[in-house]
Amino acid sequence: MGEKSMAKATIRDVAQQAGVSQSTVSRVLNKTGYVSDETRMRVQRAVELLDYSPSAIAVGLSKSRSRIIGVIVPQIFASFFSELFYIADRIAEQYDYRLLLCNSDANAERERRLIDDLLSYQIAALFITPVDGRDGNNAEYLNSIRRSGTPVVCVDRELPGIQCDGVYIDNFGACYEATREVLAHGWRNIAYMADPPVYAPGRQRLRAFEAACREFGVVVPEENRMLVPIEAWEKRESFLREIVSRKNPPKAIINFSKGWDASMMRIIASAGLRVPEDIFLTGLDDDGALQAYGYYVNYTPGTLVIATSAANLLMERTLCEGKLPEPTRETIETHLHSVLRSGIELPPPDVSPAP
Amino acid sequence: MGEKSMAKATIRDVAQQAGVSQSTVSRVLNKTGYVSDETRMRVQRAVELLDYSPSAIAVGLSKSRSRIIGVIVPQIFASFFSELFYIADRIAEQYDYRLLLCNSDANAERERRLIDDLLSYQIAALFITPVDGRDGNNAEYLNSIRRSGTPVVCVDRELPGIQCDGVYIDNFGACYEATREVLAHGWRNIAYMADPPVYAPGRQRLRAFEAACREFGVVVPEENRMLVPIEAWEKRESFLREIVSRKNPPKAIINFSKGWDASMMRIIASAGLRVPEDIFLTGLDDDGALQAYGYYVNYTPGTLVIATSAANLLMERTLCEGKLPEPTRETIETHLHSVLRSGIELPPPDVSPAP
DNA sequence: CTGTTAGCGCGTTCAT
DNA sequence: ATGAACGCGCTAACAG
Repeated sequence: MGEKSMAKATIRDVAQQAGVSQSTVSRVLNKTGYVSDETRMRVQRAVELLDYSPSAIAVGLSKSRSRIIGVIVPQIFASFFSELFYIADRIAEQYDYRLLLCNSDANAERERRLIDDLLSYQIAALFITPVDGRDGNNAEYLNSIRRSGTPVVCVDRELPGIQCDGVYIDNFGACYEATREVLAHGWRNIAYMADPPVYAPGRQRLRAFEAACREFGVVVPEENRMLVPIEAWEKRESFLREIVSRKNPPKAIINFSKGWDASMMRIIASAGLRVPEDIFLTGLDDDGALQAYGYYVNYTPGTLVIATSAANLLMERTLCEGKLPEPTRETIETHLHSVLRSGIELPPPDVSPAP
Repeated sequence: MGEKSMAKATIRDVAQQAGVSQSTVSRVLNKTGYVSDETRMRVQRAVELLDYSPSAIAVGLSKSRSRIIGVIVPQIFASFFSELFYIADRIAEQYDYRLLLCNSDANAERERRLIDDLLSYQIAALFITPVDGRDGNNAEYLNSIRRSGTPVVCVDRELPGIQCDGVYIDNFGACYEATREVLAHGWRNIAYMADPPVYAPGRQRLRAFEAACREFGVVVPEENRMLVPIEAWEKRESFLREIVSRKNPPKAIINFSKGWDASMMRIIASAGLRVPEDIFLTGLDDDGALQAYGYYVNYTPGTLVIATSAANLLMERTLCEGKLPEPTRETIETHLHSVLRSGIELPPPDVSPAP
């Protein structure tokens, strides 16, 4: 390509080169309005000659809408979110949209600032796994954004009072099934780890856990429970260290704190215990490496399904051009997905001390 | 806040509200030029009253530079890249920059398109783990971008002929040390998996592997080697399935294909073999879950170090305002980092069949 | 079918 | 110290 070290060509240069007006160039580029075949040719040749490509930022300003979709997740390095992002990117790309990614660090106030910032980019839509912590949430703010015409699609975490499109998983079903599985095997000396029941997901999970326990007539004592939010990893760690160092450690751990399984494995291993021979684990994470070790996963059908569903909804709304339909709410079914290393033997049932 | 459902306030609204001109408002907002204390106050109050925040996109157009940094990685879901991104984001954020993330899928042509697209956003800088595959690379293009004034910082993969800032790891050192570790233990029936030696990293790794082998007088036969690029996961899988199903499978696998370890674990496990009791693994990945299973890692000091270093360099260049210094090249030292599950016994040495 | 004109929201001279 | 005017690059409404 005969590129000189000149500055980037603008639409004006193209117009000049082709001997037409800017609007004509704009017309052929955007395929809007009628243009004679001959002029079209001339313009196209000028475009190639000058290696012209429009300034996304100028287009954005002019149309008061960019082709950027804002994405906010708690932390991108959690595998669920990075996979979610990847899939969303692949889909958005087909429509020529780009994703501007931010980490909220599970902090509502921070999230709020990020939203504001994204808005200043005239984003075409907002794709978010909203924070719902002790410092509140931005449900109302998100609602107002949607009302003002910017599509908002929530994933994985349903805020109370939210009135935006959303794709969620069946927390109750997943946790209920997982707990039953453990109890049905006969284990009684078990531990439970999860988010606190102050917000929707934690509440649903705890309800599910207790429902299953009740069904089996089992009571898990306080010292075998740890209900802390995601951020409190230190508490989780020390709790886990404590229980695995007991003379009679739990035979099974039910863990509904997402993104924490890998660390658990490490801690358990460093205590000289094996999974699942010494301690059986069950949870919501969907990690390939964990699966290799007889780990029960019931987040199936997994990230791919929820991500695809959410991303498609996102694009649907993004392409809506103003008239947003009523908010949709989809819940992805979950199914117990057990993976067991072949040849491994599950530890025998036990009897828990009466509470 | 007394928000009405009015459209977003512009700088003009603020000016009107404060009874001054737009330029004055601009001055107080950007702290540029003199403004009397009194006018400043009035403007600030108007800003708060109207809940004004500048349009990032308009600022970008007007200054011909946005506060967006383009980021291109092969695939964000590989843990190395998602951690890298997270850290870069945390640092960039301190300077009020946002990251626009793209996945190149290890495809050079695709990467080229992504670069073009990012450029159309007038990005302040480009942060990239460039592709270097059989379909070529964009070294020259990246160089030209840097020359034209946009900072380019490469991470983890050094392109031949690249003349941009870069932060890389010591591939030779890491692989040499890992191979020696295995051979020193006495294993001889071993397998080797890595990228093909057609590009720099693959070449360095193979050289390191062979240097160590030579040192121990060991020759690894063809049927125990699989040198294919990252994308060729099918070949890798079938190769692995084949070797683990042999009557006499390798005692150790040296794997220098990044991001593939977790899958390996799964395949090996599904063949009824255990790690490391039956097969010992060593590689470059830094995965917490893997570490729990007696897995040797020598990518230490790990993602955090390389990411921090790279991100700081990135911001330094981003804030350069035009005059870019000569390209810098930094290589992060690597150290063998072995993690072994306590109480586990390594498989005994063996003697490989003479080639 | 095509050119002219007027913004989009803001930074930046250049006067005053 | 402040305002008027122009331009960033492009789209859209209005004429012809």
